[in-house]
This record gives sequence, structure tokens and C-alpha cells, in this order.
Amino acid sequence: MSTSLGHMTGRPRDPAVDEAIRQATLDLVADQGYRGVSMEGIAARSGVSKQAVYRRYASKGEVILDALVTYARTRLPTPDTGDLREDLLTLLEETFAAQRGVPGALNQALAAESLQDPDFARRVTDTLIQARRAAVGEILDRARSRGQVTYPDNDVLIDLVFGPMWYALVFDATKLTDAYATELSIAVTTLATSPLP
Amino acid sequence: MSTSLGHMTGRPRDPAVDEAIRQATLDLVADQGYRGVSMEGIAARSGVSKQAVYRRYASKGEVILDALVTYARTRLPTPDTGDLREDLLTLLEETFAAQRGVPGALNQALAAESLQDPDFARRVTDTLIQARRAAVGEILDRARSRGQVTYPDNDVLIDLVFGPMWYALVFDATKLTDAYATELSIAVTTLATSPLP
DNA sequence: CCCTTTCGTTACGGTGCGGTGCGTATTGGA
DNA sequence: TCCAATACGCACCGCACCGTAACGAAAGGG
Repeated sequence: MSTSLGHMTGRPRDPAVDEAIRQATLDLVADQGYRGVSMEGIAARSGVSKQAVYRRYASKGEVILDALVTYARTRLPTPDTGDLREDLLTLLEETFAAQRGVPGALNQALAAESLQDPDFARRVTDTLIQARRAAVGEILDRARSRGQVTYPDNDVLIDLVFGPMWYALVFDATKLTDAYATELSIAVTTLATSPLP
Repeated sequence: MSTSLGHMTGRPRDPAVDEAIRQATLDLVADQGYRGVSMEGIAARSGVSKQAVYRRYASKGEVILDALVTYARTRLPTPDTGDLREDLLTLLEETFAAQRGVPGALNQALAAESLQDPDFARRVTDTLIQARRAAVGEILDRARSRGQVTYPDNDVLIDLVFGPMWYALVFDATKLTDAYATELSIAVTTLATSPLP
């Protein structure tokens, strides 16, 4: 939302309100989890009217999505160490570390919303998931150009990288440790570089 | 619930009520998805009072969990063809086929509930997830005893089998095709039988 | 016969959602 | 400078769902 190219007439939206909504969303998710997040709660916590929220976002999911995208905008580096396993390990360690904090709770909220609304699920995919998948795709492509990857299909490899993460976010987020990142990066690297069946 | 060893005194529970609740839950999930499922809706659809439901189940999640466990009780075979890839392919094809039907919607509902209640997530894990993981564990152990598995850790392999499935259930259930089952079974088999890194 | 627990029915208070109407404030364009 | 458009906060509504409670009736065991 926050259409920068809306109608040019009338009173402009207050950026402080935008920011207050995002911050209140982060705060609520952080200390109450997805359950504690409601449109009314967000409005109350941010000291903003409910209408100010509804003017900007069509649904609770959109608020959370925007909060996460804005929060995580600066991150998402694509490691390039020259070694596939090292690249994957770095990316997974950083990603898992984030899942243990506020972004993890936000991702859980996005998953919960997605399960209740397939259209929203697609929006999350287009807005967030694809970018993360592309990062791993780059890592794989670079390794492939170095001749380190024999496995023909990036997509399956990427699923094997992120699938277990979402699985853990749903059922047991404590699983996302550095040790687990190590195990996964070894497994995927082994598969990617193994001789073709 | 439905404690067969409850207090033996008082008016016994009507088994027809038990069954009506389960059936109504299946029906609701089947044609409206998780969104359309509510305690009131279940009571209304089953022609039973809301108290009759609350007497049996502490939460909506418990109702869904019981409905799924009862519904899928007869299934869950563990294929044993003598070939690891074949066993995995059979299991994944059957599992994915189920996810395209009512059990898939039920699993999505369980995931949504789990995301809102970590205690319930553990209950789902203990009741359902572990049994499925054990089935894959058996397949791997048999292949291991035939000398077909070099990968040291079953747990990671099992995560690679089920992680992508839950990932797809959250964001795009249409991905769970036979072709995808084939790709995954090949990938996991390749990793399991690849030379140690 | 009495006690306990179930049954169905009905009702209540609480919460969140999505939306609306009102009065006021603030902007850019005519 | 005035005006149209949009923003703002505040208050309210109808709806759905949740969880609990009260009631009398029914069904079993001691």
C-alpha cells in the first residue's frame, strides 16, 4: 500500500501514522505472537484511529506483510564465498537467526494468514518468498558456473532449503539452530554436487 | 477425547453425537476450508448443541485433530518394495494424493491452529507427525540394512521429505503432484545413497 | 430410589471484524 | 483567497464467534 502515485489532491497522508502502524504491528507480534494481533489492537497501540489503518491496508495480513517487508528491507544479502556449502551455511545461519526473533514471529503470522486466504498466500509468495528463493538460486547458479553443481533442477534444491524452515516455523521454531543450518547446508550441498542418478 | 475409561457413573455419552461431530467437521473443512470451521458451525451442522461439543473437546484444534486421526486411522501403510526410491515414491505419491483431498484441508487447519498455539503444535506432533516420520524412518532403516543408505542421519532426510510438503500446504497446495513426488523421491534417494562428504 | 453425568435448549458477556457517519484539520489547485 | 478533496480522530453499528452458565429431562450405577 502507501501508493506514492495516488490522487494528488487533498490532504496527504501523515508518514508518522504510517510508521506508528508498522511499529505497533512489530511490537504486538513480538510480545504476543500472531494471536495477539488484531486490527483494533494495532490501531489502539499505535494511537491511531481504526480508519487510518483501513485506509492503508485491506486486511490484517497486508499490515503484517508490509511491516515485515519494511523491517527486513535492508537485509537479505547473498553470500559469495566461492564455495557452495559455505554460501548456503551463511545464508541459512543468518536466516535461521532471524527466525528466532521478530521476523520469525512475523513469518508465522504470514503463514497463518496464508492458510486462511489463498489469495493472500500468493501475495506473500510474490512479495517475499520469490526474493528469498532467487537469492538461493543465485548461489546455486554461481556454483553451477564453477562446475560444482550436477543436480539439474534449482527449484527442488531451493524447496529442500526452505521447506524444512517453514515446517519448523509451524510446529517447532526452536529447531532452527546454527547446528541445524549446518546439517541442512551439508545435505543440500551433497545432493547438489552428487553424481547424477 | 472420548475417554473410554472415564467416570463410569451418570448418563453415558451418545456415540451418535460423537460421530455427528466428526462428520460435520469433515464436511465443513471439505467444502469451506479452515476458514469455514467454527465451534458453532460444527455444532449447528451436526445438529448438536454447542455444549455437547465443548464437553468433548477443549478447543477447535482438538476437534479437527480427532476428526483427522479417526478419518485416516486405516491408512498409513509403509511400502516395502526392496528399493529405497520406489518406497519413497510410493509413500510420497499416496501422501500427496491425500493432501489434494480432505486430509489436505485438515492438515492445513492443523497447521493454522498450531501457529496460534504452540502447545497444540506439540500435541499434533506427538499424535500425527511422529507416526508419519516413523514410517519414513522404517523405509530408511530397511534400505540402510541393505547397504543402500550412506547418509548418517535419518532425521535430516525425513525433514527433507516432509518439509517441502508442509511448505506447499501453506503457500501452494497445487504443487503436490505426482511429478513433484517423483522429483522429491529422486532427490532424497540420491542424497541418502551419495558418498559421504 | 438417589446420585451423577449426560442430553438439548436458551441465553449471556466479551471480543474482533468490517464498515459508516460526523465533525475537524490540512493540503493543492482554481 | 476560496474550494474540493482527502486526511484525521471519535463514536457507533451489525455480525460472527467464543466460552460459560442455567435449566429441566433422560439414562445409567449403587
